[in-house]
Order: sequence, then C-alpha cells, then structure tokens
Amino acid sequence: MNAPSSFKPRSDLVRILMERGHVYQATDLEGLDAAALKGPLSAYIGFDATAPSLHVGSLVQIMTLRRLQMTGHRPIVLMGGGTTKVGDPSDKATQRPMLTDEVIAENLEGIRRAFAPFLRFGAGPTDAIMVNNADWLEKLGYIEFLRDYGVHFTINRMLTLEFVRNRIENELPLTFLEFNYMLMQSADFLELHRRHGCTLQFGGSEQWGNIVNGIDLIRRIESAEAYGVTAPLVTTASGVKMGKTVDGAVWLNAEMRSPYDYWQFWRNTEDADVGRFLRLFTDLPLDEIARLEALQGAEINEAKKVLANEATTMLHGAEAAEVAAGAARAAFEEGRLSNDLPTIEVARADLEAGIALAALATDAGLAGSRSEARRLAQGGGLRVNDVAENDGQRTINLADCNAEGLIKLAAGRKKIVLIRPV
RNA sequence: GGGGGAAUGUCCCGAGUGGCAAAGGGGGCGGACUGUAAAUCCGCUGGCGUACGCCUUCGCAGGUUCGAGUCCUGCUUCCCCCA
Repeated sequence: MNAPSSFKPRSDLVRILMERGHVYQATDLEGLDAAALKGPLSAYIGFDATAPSLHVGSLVQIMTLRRLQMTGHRPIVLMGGGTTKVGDPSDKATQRPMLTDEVIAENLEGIRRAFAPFLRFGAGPTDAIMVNNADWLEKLGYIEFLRDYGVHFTINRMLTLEFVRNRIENELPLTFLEFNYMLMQSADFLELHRRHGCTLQFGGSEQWGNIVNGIDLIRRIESAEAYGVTAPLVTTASGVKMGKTVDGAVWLNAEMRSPYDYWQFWRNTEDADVGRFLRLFTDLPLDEIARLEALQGAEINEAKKVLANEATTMLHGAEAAEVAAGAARAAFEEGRLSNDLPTIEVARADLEAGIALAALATDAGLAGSRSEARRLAQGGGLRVNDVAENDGQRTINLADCNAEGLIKLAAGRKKIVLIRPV
C-alpha cells in the first residue's frame, strides 16, 4: 500500500506530499495523481473536539491541508461536532470518556482558531472552508441512519479491521457506540462529496479503515471515485509519540503554550529528526533542507534554530518568533537576561514581605506543587538569578531583584521565568 | 439466569503476608557529561507544613478490627465459562 518507488507523480500535489513525507498509505496514488492534474480537488480532514486546543500531533494534518492549498486545491476542515459525541475508537484501547455538549462546544471554539495561520479561508475556488458534521449527523434518525448507511456495511468486513481485531483478541470491550464511529465518518465523506464535491480524505495512519469505508460508501451510493491518503504517525527518533512534555501536549493555542515555549519545543528536536521535521513542518525548499540536514555535530543546532523560527513564524507570526529566538539567544548563548523571556508579575507588597521560593516557583508555573518545587530545589534544579538554591523554604524578597528590578527563576537549564514586582 | 475472575499511586503497565504513602518497570522531571542533541550514570516522581508531623489515596458504599489495598456485606463496571 505504500507508494511504489517507481511511481513518478506528475501532479504538484502528489509529488510534494511524497517528497515532504506526508504519505504513509494511499488507496490509489496514481489515480489521485491523474485526478489532481485535471483540476482543483476538494479534500478534507476531520478534527474531533476532544481537547480545548489542537497540539503538535495534529500539525501534520494541518500541514497536509496547507500543501493541498498551495498546489491549487481546496481544503475542507471538518469540525467533528457530531462525531466527538461518539468517540473514535481507532487508536484507543478503551472507550473514551463521554464529553458533554458544553465541553464539546468550547473545545470546537478553541480548535477553530488554530487553522487561521495555516490556511487561507474564503469563498474562492481554492479557499479553505470549515464545516461541522453536527449539521448533518445530528439530524439523522436512528432508523433512517440504519437504512441509509447501515445497509452498506457488513459486520464481516468491519470485523477484519485492525483495531476491531485488536480489541477482540485482547479481550477489551468494544461498545456498539464506538463500533458506529466508522459509519459516521463514512457518512461525513459522502456528505462532503455531495455538498462540496469532496473526493479526497486525509488522516492519520489509524484512520485508514475509516477512510476506506467512506470511499466504498461513495462508490456504492454515488458510483463516484474517491481517494484516501494517510500520513505517518510522527514519532521522535527515540520512538516516543511526538509532542509529549511536562505539561502534556504541545498545544498550538498561545494561551496554552507560549510562543517562547513553542520555539523551544522545536529548538530541542533530536538531531536525527531535524530533516524530517523541516520537510513536514516548514515550507523551506527541499535543497535548503538537504543542506541544513547535512550539518554535522554542533553545527546542526543551526538547523534546529531554522526549524524553530520557521515553525513558530508559521503559527504565531514572524514577530513572535523573533522575540522567542532573541530571548533564547540571550539566555543560552550569551548567558544574559532578556526581558522577552516569559514574565510573571508579582505584587510588590508580597515580595516586600517575602515569599517562599517553593511557593514563588509554583506560582510561576515552574513546578506543579510546592512539594514538587521543594524537591526540585533539593535536587539542585532550581536556580535564583543563576545560583542554585537547595532550600525551597528560603524567602525571596525585593533584595533578590537584579539591576533591572527583575528576579530570574529557572527550573533546569531550559525553563526560565522572570519575576517582575508590580 | 447460574458459576468463576478482575478493578492499585487520577500518565501507563504492574507486585502487594491486616501495620502501607504502598515493591518494580515504562514515561516524565532534575543533576553530571554535552551541542539547549543522543547515549550513559545518579536523584526525584500524592498534597500541605520550617521541623518530630498532618492530610488524602488502592472501583463505589457500608461493616469487622487498636489498625484494612489486604477480611466481611451490598453495589457498579469489565472479562471468562455454563444456560
């Protein structure tokens, strides 16, 4: 199912997706290539509202839509207002917790915003559009649903799907609710085909079964050809699923993860991942990436900075990226303070009275609790103005302010926060 | 409907004789070493407290006991076997 190496795509779309590492599996890459040459395609990816923001794990998908648009096609962002209520079981060992309507609505709002920097929305032929599957899924009556869609799916076939076999073999429950998810996703594809002429669906590798079923449904009901392409699951070279850190995921929304931290995330990429990430997550030309990727030893840090700059610029804008880069340069390369580091304001009166270091570090977000901050200090990981402080109980007051009236607090080498009395 | 088993440190897996803040992994965080990398070694990994300490945790609710993750009763969810 992987693209044969002998295949030479003629369309920009397929060529670029392949070159940049977006293709893991495809139903009919040659057919898609031919279709893309004929004119603008409409393609979609669905995003369920399981969290208040998308994170780096979804970035591959977003970038796929971006490439699609840049090669002259129309992206459709499908918000899963309806499917979220069922919950996709594909990559899960157990059923997801049920989310309430209120939570789903809030999550959708947060997710919606993430797309603006990556796609151009509008009414033109290749402008991106955003739709919500609650619009059609919620109207379906049960019997209607069974008769219109259920009739096209056989249990025999569904039982052969990998995640279904997994659940059954490992004796994990698979509820009927979850079992229906793929029908809903198939219905989505059909609906988008009808409404918007959508003929292509992208998704993560775990979406393969769902996508193929949608293509079948379109073929049966509309006698039309549709295509599916999945992206590889992006892991780091160490084999860890990408984007997992202290605070959980690397969120895209700025209020959940600051541009500075976002820049740092990319800057801390492992050597072995730099080339792959540059191809996937930036628009840099491939020959430029090849040059950066070839850098050896410490020089590859330059490539990581480029990656951080490009990725941060794309999401938060050039200005935010420059500020983040500048703050990092000052802090790590010149060993001095930059006022552009994340800053926490603390009431001057509180500092006059004195605050325990552990409490201050916790409030500044460097530790999850005071106990944790205290342990961090004991282990030598907490520094005040670059001096390791072992006693978490030590009081911090205005006397700790430097010449600029700030206190620099650091947990480890990389997490730095400035305290500003106000 | 009947019988048998399971649920553990709110990231995951997982041991647990009535004295347990609870073995061991993974993951994460910190330290050393480096290049803000990898690998390796070391430390930490429930909350609050300056401290001898206090509080909250083993599916839920009761009970026995000086004392319960561990025993008893009921309930919930899941798995297996029989019907």
